[in-house]
Amino acid sequence: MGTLVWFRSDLRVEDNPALHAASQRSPGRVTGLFIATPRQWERHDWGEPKRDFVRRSVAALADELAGRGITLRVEVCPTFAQVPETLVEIARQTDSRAVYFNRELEWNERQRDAAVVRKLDRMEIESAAFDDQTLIPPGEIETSTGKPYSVFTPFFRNWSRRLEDSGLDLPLPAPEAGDAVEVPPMENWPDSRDWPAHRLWPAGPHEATRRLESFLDDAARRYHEDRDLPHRAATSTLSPYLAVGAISARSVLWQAVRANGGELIQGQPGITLWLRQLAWRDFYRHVLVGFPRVSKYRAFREETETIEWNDDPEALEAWKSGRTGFPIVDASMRCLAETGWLHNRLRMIAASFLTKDLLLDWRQGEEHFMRSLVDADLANNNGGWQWAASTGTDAVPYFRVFNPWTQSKRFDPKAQFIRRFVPELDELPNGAHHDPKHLATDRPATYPAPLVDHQAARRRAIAAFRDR
DNA sequence: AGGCAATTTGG
DNA sequence: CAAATTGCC
Repeated sequence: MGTLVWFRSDLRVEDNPALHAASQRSPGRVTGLFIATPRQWERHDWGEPKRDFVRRSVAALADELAGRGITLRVEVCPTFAQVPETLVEIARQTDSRAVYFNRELEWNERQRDAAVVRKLDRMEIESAAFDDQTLIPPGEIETSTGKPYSVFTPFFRNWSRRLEDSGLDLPLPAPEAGDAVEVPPMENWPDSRDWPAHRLWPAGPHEATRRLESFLDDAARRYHEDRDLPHRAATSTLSPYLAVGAISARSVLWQAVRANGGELIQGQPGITLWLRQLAWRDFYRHVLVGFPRVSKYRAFREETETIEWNDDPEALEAWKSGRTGFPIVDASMRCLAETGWLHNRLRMIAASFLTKDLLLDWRQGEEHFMRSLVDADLANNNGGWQWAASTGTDAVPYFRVFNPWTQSKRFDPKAQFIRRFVPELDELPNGAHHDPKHLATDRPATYPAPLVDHQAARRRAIAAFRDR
């Protein structure tokens, strides 16, 4: 009897637990399925970059599967509500008596999967769910009082000890090559036009592996020194690939540990620090499962729900379009719009500016990032925003307000990043891009004056948090 | 994964 | 008197 593998954010054949198990159970009788849910994606603020990247990643997956004799069916449901019915129908059409999938962790996704499993049970179709989203599944590590961690450092200690003690699992092999099948055209996909920046982000597992290997061969050795300098290519740029599951976190960990002489928390300082970022990814996923309110437009720190945010659509629009008059913020926001991606240091600066300097609700920033990022991922994006806004787990204390001028001077001293994305400031001398006094007297007419005075805005933000 | 300014330190 | 340290937001 056949087995249906339902792909979601695990768009790969290597190290895919559900696909691997299905291939063991039903050799030669596996069918793949991906269900596009355009109205659900809209509700989840998936923008064009993310939707385009998923479409191309699904196409790459279909090719990979076809070479292994597995057909990938692509279906469309408006929302998750129609998914159980569709799954049962496809299982019937493909003569599949079981549906295998890798768990997703977001609230709506978990509700959807529970409804799917109930429906499959009623129809006497077997189902099996596998852990794939994290290196240690949520719930498997907890504080000494049995609660999910809400502070990163103790989480990291436990997480790394667990991984070191258990040893790393070898990534699972892809199903063996079989008689190739034809790849059906994805004619029913909801969007057809290409996102303008799609060439910056080739989809598929080969590109993911290429980025990982080239990073580990080179930039990873300097990661601890260069990672905060956005004009250097110091980071892996793997985030979009991890978000859609074009590569698994296990494979990434495996290769990074190997490049680090087998060490997880010792060895080369660059790789070690980078491995810590994988722990942040697990941490925010554990938080999402342990504290579902964070994904329901609620703050982790409930006392911050009474903060009186500004209602200022014009300031929000200036921030989104990169016209705040703060060069580092504007360069960041234009980079995000043009490329679908932003260096993490710049995400922090842009987020601190929105929530503290403009005192705008972090949810407005979170939504804009989700809509703009090619790596859009609820757990990481929400975690990052609530960190910057001081509303989250292990967040920056409210009185720690980034000074955008200082951040700019420290991390883009020669304005190489700023000049690239704010060309009207290209001619300014070094130093001027971080100096409000200089900009006040010597600023091109086309570039806006600063939206706020940082010192005054800082005092206002601290007062708003203190007096909530 | 801060910033700021008062205070102390050290040449 | 500049640099490091401290206390506070």
